[in-house]
Amino acid sequence: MAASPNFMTGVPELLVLRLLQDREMYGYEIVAAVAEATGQVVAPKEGVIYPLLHALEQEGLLRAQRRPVGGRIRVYYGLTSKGVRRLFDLSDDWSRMARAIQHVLKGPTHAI
Amino acid sequence: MAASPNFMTGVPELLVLRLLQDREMYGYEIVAAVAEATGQVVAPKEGVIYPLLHALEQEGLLRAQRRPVGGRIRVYYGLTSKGVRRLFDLSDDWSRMARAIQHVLKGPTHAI
DNA sequence: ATACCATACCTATTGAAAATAGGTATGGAT
DNA sequence: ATCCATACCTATTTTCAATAGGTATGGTAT
Repeated sequence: MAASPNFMTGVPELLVLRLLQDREMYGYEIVAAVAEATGQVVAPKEGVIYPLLHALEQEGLLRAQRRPVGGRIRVYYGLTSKGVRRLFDLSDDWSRMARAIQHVLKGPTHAI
Repeated sequence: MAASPNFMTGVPELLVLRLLQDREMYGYEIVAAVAEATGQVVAPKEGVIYPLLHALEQEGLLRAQRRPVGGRIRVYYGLTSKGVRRLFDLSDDWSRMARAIQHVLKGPTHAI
């Protein structure tokens, strides 16, 4: 039903890139890690994360590596240098945006 | 071309409601006010603002009032009490989200 | 042994919302 | 008389999160 709820656009991408900056992770792990890291405030399901990972890999921001672990296959993702640059850009965008909005919200209730 | 760029979803609505909390404004004025208030960081054009105003009015969050000013007609919008409640809800949502993301971004680069 | 749940991957469809790119009309300034 | 700023509007496109599935394996409980 709900499509892109408030303030979510671009957030999964930003968080995934940020978490992968710390260490390589596989998809199923990322789903849990995003939710954990944000205290469940942001908790995109697999239907969001997997297509995102594929898109980011296609864009050359992530590098995928299939590793058999305990008879199962996990696809580990790591940041490319291009991915690092995108992370910085997105972080900057987000910071500017957040500061601007914060400013308006806290601004005087008595107009300009 | 671009559809819903990063972090913008719900932002025009939040900012419009916030600005109208201070005083009644008309559409064309709001377009400029949003850009001004955010230092051009967020600057939705008329194609975003007008449909948004109509949707918010339809939802009962805004009350519209047509006023002839200098031979021209301006449509002034004001917050309803329902609109005020929505503003509070959205502000809360945004704050929680912003705090969570900030936390992840600033978090240790050495993983969990 | 068998049923069941967690793990681990995947995709097609839907819905919402911003951006683009227009269009109409009036008033004032050059 | 022309042109720009004001002031309203809408149809179409594009993107992306969300929903709601589906497949397969390993381990645990009955």
